[in-house]
Amino acid sequence: MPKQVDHEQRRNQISEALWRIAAERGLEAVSMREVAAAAGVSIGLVQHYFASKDELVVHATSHLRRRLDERIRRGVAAVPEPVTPPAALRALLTALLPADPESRAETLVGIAVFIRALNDPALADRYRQGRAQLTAAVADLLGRAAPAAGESSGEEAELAADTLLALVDGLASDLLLGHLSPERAQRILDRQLTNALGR
Amino acid sequence: MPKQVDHEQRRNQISEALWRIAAERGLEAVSMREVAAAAGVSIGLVQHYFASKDELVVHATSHLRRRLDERIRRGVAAVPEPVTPPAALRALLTALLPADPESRAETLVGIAVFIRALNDPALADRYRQGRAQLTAAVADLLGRAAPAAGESSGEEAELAADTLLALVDGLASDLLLGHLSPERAQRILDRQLTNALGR
DNA sequence: ATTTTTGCCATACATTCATATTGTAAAGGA
DNA sequence: TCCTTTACAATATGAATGTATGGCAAAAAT
Repeated sequence: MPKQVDHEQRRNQISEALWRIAAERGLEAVSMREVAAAAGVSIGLVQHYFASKDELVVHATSHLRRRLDERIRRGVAAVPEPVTPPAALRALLTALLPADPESRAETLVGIAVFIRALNDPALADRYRQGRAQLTAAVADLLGRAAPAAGESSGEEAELAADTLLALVDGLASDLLLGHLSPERAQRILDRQLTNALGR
Repeated sequence: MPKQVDHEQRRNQISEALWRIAAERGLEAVSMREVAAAAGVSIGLVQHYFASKDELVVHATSHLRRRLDERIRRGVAAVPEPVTPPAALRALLTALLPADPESRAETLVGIAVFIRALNDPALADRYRQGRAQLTAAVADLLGRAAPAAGESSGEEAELAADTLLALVDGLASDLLLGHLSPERAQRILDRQLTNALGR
């Protein structure tokens, strides 16, 4: 056989070309041809690695999610010692806000995919799963930050986690739209955080 | 001339057909043909009332925004006497959450349009404008609910308004996705509200 | 050395798209 | 009565779409 190629790497490369198009001109502008052109390959190659456009979109979303996980991990890892739960929590949530052009593009594509998920039960399932995962992580950090006061503090932490994540979602939209500046969004988040951490 | 037709009504009727498609299968599935079929009219008729697809989409979004305003007005009007600022505020924000299938569809289309706005400066402008309008309304209600404490309480109210609206945005997404139940979303909103109203 | 398999390309195909064009019947004004 | 205007329909046009097909060169397997 020729060249001996890393399939997953090729797929990632094509998926990232899809993002570029989706970020610049929306998911609607995504076509096999456009993706191939953006990736600098032939349309036949794209077909070779993805049997259908649907398969391509599915892979691109999975890849997107992996990238988000990385971003979060990097953000948390960048917290200076000692890594207290509140600091880690702040880093996690901040990583969800689109700051640089790259994360902005990723968030943008994420929302576009979210819409598609709303009309695609399988995609929606994966989305909910990832969301629940995030909620659990945030709730865990909250629990460790503000040690169990009251009776059902787990219940409490989950509620606070859903609140924070919903807020971050909304902030992300406002950032993309340009309604809020990054500084203002961060300020809102920080304020809510100190609030959630029981003063 | 024939029939003597109310143009605006016809346009609304066509726009609503567009919503149905966008809500069921995404904005990508929206085509002149599909819209015409969904509205039960000929494609020529659609062309008669909208010179281009773009014009149709623009009108559909304006119409959508009008409907949202109505929903808010109805929600606030339904508040039992006496209409205190906190009660009005709660009604306003609650009206932004997708509850019934109709508002769910409208919210869904709203998000789809939001995405398009991110790649369409003119649309984005209109979006930001509407958003600022909402912020102002919320900030005003906040100001009247918790009378001017501290120095720059206007600044304060704006920050709280942006917080609340971002939260509601995120809650709406979670509702559409099915991550949160309507009751839970309302509970989160109420909690944040009592919090914002100075305790 | 021959045969398979693999990576990739070029092109073809049928469909769908937004839009342009042309036609027609109904209803007003003259 | 005639003539213009309006509401709407039918069909045409050319571009863009997803996918199928056939081929070809390179490398592994035999």
